[in-house]
Amino acid sequence: MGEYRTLPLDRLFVAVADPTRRAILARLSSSDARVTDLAADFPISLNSTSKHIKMLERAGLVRREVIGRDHVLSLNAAPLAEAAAWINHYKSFWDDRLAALEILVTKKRGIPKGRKKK
Amino acid sequence: MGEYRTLPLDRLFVAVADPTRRAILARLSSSDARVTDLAADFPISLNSTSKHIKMLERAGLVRREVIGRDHVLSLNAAPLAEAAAWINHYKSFWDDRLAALEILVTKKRGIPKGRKKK
DNA sequence: TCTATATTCACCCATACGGGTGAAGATATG
DNA sequence: CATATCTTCACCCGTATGGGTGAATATAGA
Repeated sequence: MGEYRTLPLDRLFVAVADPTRRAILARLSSSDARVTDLAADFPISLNSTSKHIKMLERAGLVRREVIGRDHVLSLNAAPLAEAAAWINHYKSFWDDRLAALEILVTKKRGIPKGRKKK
Repeated sequence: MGEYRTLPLDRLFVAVADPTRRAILARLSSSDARVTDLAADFPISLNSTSKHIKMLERAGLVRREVIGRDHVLSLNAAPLAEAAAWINHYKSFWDDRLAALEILVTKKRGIPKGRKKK
């Protein structure tokens, strides 16, 4: 059962999990663009481009401003801060210096490394 | 067509895009656990748990050590470093100080924010 | 060897993506 | 007003996910 409701972090990670969408973000980081402009830059149709943009908007990573018949898209990287915060929570587990510190602490307790007898 | 092949970053972001899998990572960050242990902690079946673990392994975030009939899982946060690096690439777009600087610049031009004439 | 437990495998089903095509709505332009 | 351009909407298809159940495999323990 889908017990969990869709969280902002879900939509964010799902959005950036696609290489095309990451490329779109990279493209928008240099300048704003219309849907047509993005479709021209990537080997996908206009419709597919529109769908990708919708997912990026759903994650809050892209903003849209309708000017006449043009939909001008701009990057909004702010939601990435939450993702960075989540990842940062695990930084001590891969950072060399902090990992060494962790080993020191766990060794003090006589526990090999997070291993825990059931 | 699936022009792009699946990149490591794809598998990583897909893996962490699910709240159950993030919860599993959080659980493993405190101590190692077996598949059964994880299944007991979350309201999903053993089989579903096994599948989630497979996706986490595919992303390199979880390591498995078979001890007898037990499969002991441990966290490997190292792949998150690549995700952090990718996100860090966009940090200047949401950082407060740099954002304030951007507002100054755009206000000087009399443009609300990120508006850019084609 | 026999039995209980742990894990995976092979399916099933519903939903969501990613891609496409074609038609319908807006909007600019002659 | 008529036409061309831009964008979205409504479908279609193939694949992948997330959940389940039941059977098969592997190991521990009596």
